[in-house]
Amino acid sequence: MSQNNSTPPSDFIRDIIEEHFRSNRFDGRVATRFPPEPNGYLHIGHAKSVCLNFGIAVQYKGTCNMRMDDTDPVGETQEFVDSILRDVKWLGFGWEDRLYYASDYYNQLYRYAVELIRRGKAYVCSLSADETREYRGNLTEPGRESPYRNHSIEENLDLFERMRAGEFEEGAHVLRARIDMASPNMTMRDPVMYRIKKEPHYRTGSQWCIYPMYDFAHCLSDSIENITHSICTLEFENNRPLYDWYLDALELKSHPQQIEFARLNLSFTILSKRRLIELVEKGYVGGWNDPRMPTLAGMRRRGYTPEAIRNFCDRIGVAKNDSIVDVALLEHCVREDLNEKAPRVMAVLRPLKVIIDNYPEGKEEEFDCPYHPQNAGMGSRKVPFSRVIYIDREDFLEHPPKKFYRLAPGREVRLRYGYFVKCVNVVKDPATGEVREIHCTYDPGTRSGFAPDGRKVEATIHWVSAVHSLPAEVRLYDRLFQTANPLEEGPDITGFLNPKSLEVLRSCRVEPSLVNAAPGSRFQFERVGYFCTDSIDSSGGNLVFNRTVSLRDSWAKILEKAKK
RNA sequence: UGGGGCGUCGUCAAGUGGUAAGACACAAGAUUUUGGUUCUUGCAUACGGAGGUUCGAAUCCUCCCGCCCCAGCCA
Repeated sequence: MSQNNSTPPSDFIRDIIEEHFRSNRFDGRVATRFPPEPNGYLHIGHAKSVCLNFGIAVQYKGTCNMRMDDTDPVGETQEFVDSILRDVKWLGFGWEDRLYYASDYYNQLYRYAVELIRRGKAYVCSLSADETREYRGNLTEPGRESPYRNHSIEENLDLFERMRAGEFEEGAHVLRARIDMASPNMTMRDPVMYRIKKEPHYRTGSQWCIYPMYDFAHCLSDSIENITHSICTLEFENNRPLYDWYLDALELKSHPQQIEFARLNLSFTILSKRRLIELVEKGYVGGWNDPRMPTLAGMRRRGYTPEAIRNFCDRIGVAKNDSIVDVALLEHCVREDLNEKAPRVMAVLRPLKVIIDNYPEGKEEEFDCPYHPQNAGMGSRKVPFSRVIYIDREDFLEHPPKKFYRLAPGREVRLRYGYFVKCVNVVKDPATGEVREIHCTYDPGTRSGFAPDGRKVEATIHWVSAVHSLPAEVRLYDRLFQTANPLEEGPDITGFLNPKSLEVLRSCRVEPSLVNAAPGSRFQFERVGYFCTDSIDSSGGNLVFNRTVSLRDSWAKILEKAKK
């Protein structure tokens, strides 16, 4: 069983929530939210957050809102919103009618800002961006107060209204919170609340030319939605005092608890949105849904199941340790899920022609092949057999090393679900010495897969009938990066891309049952790996399969050890 | 050299004073018409380090060391 639903997840966040139940801090209510900014696609790191926030809501019979944190018009688009909604649904979570946008709160937020000015807790500052930085001081020296800090409330009200009215150029003024320029916490040194951006917003158009900053908008959005637990990642820990400051300054009754956890890092993978955008924009991958991308769209196209991803998120846990999860765990989770669900099928990726000399020309047979070795309920299909078949080149070696027990001259193996065949001749290209085809004889008495005389065979290999099989393209995907921690390698990660992250095989042959394989359907190619039909490029007349993940391969391990 | 966090097996991660869960990885073996699956077994005298409190400490105290985050009018 791939799901361990017996024990509900437990972690420090759930501990805090349960403590809140005991102290009745939120009247027994649990309301979370998933607040992505629609400026990119969701990736496996977001999945961790989605599973956490929605998972908590389900577990404690609360709610989890979907909210677009769209407070910066630059880079935010409806396309990203659509992709985010699609991906969260695909992962298996729903928000009913609770889809919200920070941009829907712009009026309310503006009123809150005005209220802060009225309370003497915010002011319009006309320092330039550079000056603001200088005035802010640094990690060891306190900042200096802005010369605009003590302007009158009336003056601030007037200026802020004119900022909104579009009377000033970008950068001319900002609205700042009046907190403490000497705070050891940099985020409390009179943070910017609003900046002027004469940039159209994908939802509000040109209605606004001032936009709220994250710290101001986020806590208030949470408060407006009556969120109880505002879960975010570790880098916002420094911002928590500010989160609380805004809510306290406005004396809001709805005051959520911000809780921070460690974001997901995965070995051999990059999960920085900035880097992912770079990979897409510079063309290192085919797009956000390239099967090599750690995006949910990419993983979906690659053949990952939502169940595997959710299970992965449960297993990695939630804590505050800055950690890097081994990508092998993710791969284990898909294999575990697909092992149960994927029908077995035969495909030959690098065909080697095999002629069965003693099998009558023109004769055909059909073998009944079960779709799953441990689950008869998945049924079976007929697989045609004839005199000429293809096997994988990897399954034949003219000069086999010790532990190789597949086909070799003079050796007998079993064809999966079929006869025993024995290699009697090898035909090579006289010029190159490359093996062109091999000849075998079969034992008609072994149709059951066993020899009447009880003799054993060391290996069973997969095959496909030459005339009956279908041509197919197979895309072998591997890890995008060669190094375990690409981020550690400095600013230019593109030099660490794995040149073999994609290998396209165009002369593959697959068994005929795959002729109408539905887009996105998943299979195990026996002895090779898990594959799915490409949801974009595959069709009945042009089959294209993506490798999700290979099978565990102990033979490859033996080979590697031998190398060393 | 300010502030905020974090340090338990190769990688994640339980543990909250009573004598180190689990998973992945790895290793060995069994079963097997996938060198797959499944199963069995092994894998931290030890919890960043040093002191201290205690009958007893990964858990409490002190000091030290290491790593991460913060000086966007990004989120």
